[in-house]
Amino acid sequence: MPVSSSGCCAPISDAALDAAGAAEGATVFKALADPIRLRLLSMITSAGDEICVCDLTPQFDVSGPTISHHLKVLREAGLVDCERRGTWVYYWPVPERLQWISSLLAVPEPIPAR
Amino acid sequence: MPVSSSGCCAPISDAALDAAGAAEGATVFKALADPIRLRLLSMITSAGDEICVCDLTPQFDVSGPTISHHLKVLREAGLVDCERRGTWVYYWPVPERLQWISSLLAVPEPIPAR
DNA sequence: AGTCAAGATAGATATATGTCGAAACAGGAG
DNA sequence: CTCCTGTTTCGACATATATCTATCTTGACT
Repeated sequence: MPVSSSGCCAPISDAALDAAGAAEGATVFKALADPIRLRLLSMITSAGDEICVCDLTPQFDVSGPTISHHLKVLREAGLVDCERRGTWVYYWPVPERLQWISSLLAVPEPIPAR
Repeated sequence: MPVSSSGCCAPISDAALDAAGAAEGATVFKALADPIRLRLLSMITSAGDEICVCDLTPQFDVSGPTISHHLKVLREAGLVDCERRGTWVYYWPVPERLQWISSLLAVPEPIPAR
């Protein structure tokens, strides 16, 4: 039964994310927290290896600059990378980054169900 | 070489997330897009099975209502659930939801590295 | 009842974010 | 060199979000 003033039951596990890790994780999740960016990322990851911006933009109802802005957010989060080849710019995913952010969502032990 | 006006190379894969799925995914990622909420979730998932709010609040430099607000966001995103027992309120994770959101981050095919 | 403590809710405010149009930049074609 | 197209950057604005203080609700205990 909980009695102390500073805590009523089990202490915080050391397995919990520290403040620094949480800050970095939050910035990456922030990049994913928009429907357009999520679809952009999905299109980029489901393309064979890379995809042209000119194939992404027409899929949305927003202006070109807005798509460019969202791609920049994904790029700055380290989730995708890009390269200009001639007139067009191509984007591809960064799998290691995707795996890392995905790992933050793992539940340590299989919880029995409740 | 890209030539058409509507697309310059490969078409969008059918594997890409549709607008509806992206909208729901984005709301969940939005819940994760804050350092405090990420730490809260981490503490909740790394506790054995559940954890008391009174053990969460003192870990942060923000006020009680702010923690309460963040917990509500996590709850409404379906990531955690809670129950009041006497004076205290206990939170636990919803593993199925965590797995679902994690699955949105999976890269369809192993990309050869670039 | 009356009191106290744990959490949640409400209302206010400052900051962050998504969106646009206009303008700048980069490269290819005439 | 000059024009045209694809993409990014810039500035502005409307909306959303994080945080606070104050208040309310719930339950325990005297």
